[in-house]
Amino acid sequence: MTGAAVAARFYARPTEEVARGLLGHILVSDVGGRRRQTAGRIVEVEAYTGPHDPACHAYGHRRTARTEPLYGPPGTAYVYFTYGMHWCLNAVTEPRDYPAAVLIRALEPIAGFATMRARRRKEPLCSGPARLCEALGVTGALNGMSLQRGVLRIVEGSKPKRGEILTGPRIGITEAADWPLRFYLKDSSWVSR
DNA sequence: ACGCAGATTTTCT
DNA sequence: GAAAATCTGCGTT
Repeated sequence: MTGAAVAARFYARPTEEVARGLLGHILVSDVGGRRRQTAGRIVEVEAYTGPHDPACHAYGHRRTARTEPLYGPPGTAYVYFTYGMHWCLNAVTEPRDYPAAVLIRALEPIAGFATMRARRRKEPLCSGPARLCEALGVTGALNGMSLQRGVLRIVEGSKPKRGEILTGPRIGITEAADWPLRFYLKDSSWVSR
């Protein structure tokens, strides 16, 4: 993958805009070495919009060791562990010290199929936040790292056409699940559920 | 096709 | 001690 990395200023905007804007871009992972590079086009995301969002980990400005990366610079990876066994990947948004992020929920696999299958041993490979992390080798070791350079990065992809982006309620949460902050590509067969 | 329970650990109450 | 931004396997329909 040789595309230009998405710049920090892209992430330093309202989280909902960043979420829509990430659709079509490419997530590239060099975990395990460049030889085992894996990559996928982002087709589904969710916005977690900050201290006022009951579903956001930083709701009410809960600044703890866990949520610290959310307060970091835009374009940082926030990787958290949940349900005792799963990792999930977010891109930190808004200016530094404003704790918000976009959860990457599904990818269309485009490179490194053999590596993905070896890691996952199951289909689908990248439809679901924990599944794509497993397929790309994303773990807590990447928490707090830049998404502009390094082993995990987001590079320019193809912009979806207007009308190709659908909106819906967020998944897997109880508080404010109905806020329409999930965005996905209309005709993608790679979105979760 | 659908529904339910288990896995398993971090974080906060 | 309970819940969590989930996924899987196994049961039943």
